[in-house]
Amino acid sequence: MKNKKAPHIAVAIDCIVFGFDGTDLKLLLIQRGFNPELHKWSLMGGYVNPEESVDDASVRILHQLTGLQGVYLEQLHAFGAVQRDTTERTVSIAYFALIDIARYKQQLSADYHAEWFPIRDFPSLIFDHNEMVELAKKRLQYKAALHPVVFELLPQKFTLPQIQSMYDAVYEINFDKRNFSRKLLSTDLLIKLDEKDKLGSKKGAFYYTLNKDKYKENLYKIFSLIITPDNLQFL
Amino acid sequence: MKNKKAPHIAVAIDCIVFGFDGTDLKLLLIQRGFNPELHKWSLMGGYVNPEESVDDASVRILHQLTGLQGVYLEQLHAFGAVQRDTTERTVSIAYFALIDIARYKQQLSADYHAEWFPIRDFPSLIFDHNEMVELAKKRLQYKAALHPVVFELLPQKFTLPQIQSMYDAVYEINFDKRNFSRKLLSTDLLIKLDEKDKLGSKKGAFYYTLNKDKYKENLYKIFSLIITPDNLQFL
DNA sequence: CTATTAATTGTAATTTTGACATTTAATAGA
DNA sequence: TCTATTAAATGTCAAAATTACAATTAATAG
Repeated sequence: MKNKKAPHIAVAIDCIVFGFDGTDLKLLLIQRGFNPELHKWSLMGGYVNPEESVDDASVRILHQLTGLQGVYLEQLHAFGAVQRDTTERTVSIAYFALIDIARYKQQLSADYHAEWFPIRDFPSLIFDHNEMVELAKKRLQYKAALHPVVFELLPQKFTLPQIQSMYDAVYEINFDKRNFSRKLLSTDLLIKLDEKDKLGSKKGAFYYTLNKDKYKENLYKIFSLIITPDNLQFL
Repeated sequence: MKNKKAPHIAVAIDCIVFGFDGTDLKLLLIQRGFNPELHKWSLMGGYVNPEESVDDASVRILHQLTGLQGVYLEQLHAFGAVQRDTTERTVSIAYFALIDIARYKQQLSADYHAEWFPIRDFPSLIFDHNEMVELAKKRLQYKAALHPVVFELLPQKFTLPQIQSMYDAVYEINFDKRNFSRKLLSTDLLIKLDEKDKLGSKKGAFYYTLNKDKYKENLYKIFSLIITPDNLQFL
């Protein structure tokens, strides 16, 4: 009952930062500079202060530990096992961020000891952070199946091969490029530009941008873009 | 940084309990027996103890305040605004439960002052509980679009009209019964029984049960059962 | 000018959807 | 016993979407 005296518990934030570099999906990690677990890899974490909201704390902590600002950030899940933190009983509220790696290369200065790791090959993490990353991956797959949220991983201008690489990376499969592009273009969410990206190939691939006007009204068209029996894990 | 001294905050649980009675979707609420907000309606809530996990706390609190045990319970979201609780700064982790009202009528004894309200017409709630219910409704719609989780709302034996009433209630629309049943049956998730429910009509409607064997392997077939542009709100 | 590489575009059979009406099973009352 | 009533169950067809495939095009490098 809430009229009894409230026990107080440490409340922390942990941030899972996903990044895409045009080819691979990556995970941002930092090496701990203090005990316990000194020098081990971990997510960006910190405590929630009494005078700030949990959402504000996530923004502050991500910024303090990486320099990142203005990125897409969404609450994932509260992790509340009693022994999850060896220091003291701590409830951690995990957030995940989605960023275009190239765009935030400046912000992510060398002052911070944050490093990108391939999502398919990163070091073992402290506490229950591995579990957090696993859940975040699933949530991303889940959410992307119904929502064009993964465009947060792309630059403003992107090519069809890049989008497909992104979806391939998120779902860890290879979509048929003919069917994929047909379906994606049928959403009317993309605007084709005259410009081409000539870095990836001799022929070059046309740039596209998100059609902000149609973004909201056609959100639903992204539905079922991805869902197939074999590639979607469940929460 | 986590090596600083951790501030401690009250951590609470709030439970949104959805129930289905064969016709309508309902919400379980209790009337507060203490100040502040005495006699006002609220979700089932309580504090997380230092020696119990957050998940365990949600189970305990739901049981203590309603008598309900063994029901489907899933974490929804952590609510962390500074002023959300007028008593003191409290982070609340909301959970939602899905139950078949008839099945738990016994457990939900009169000892507890919990009452069912229609989801479309329930009293204004304390603190940010209205917001919690809104989010839970959306999450249920979202999740049900990809996952047969709403079967938790039905009894073991149910009729096609009952399932459709449930989906109609969850999405607040009326599906075409011919297309709905065709699609649902195509999933192979249901087993038709010989028995009929004669309460609802003269003709009676055949009972079905969930095919537990196919449940996991055919989970994906429930996909896109529901999704249409006009009935899905976004998180 | 030609070979190479990757982007772009195409097609046909199959399946699924969406919109719509009729038939069937059981009971209650004449 | 027959008939009216009520709600469940089932059927159809055109349109759209999906799937599984391969051929063409644009640009560069040698």
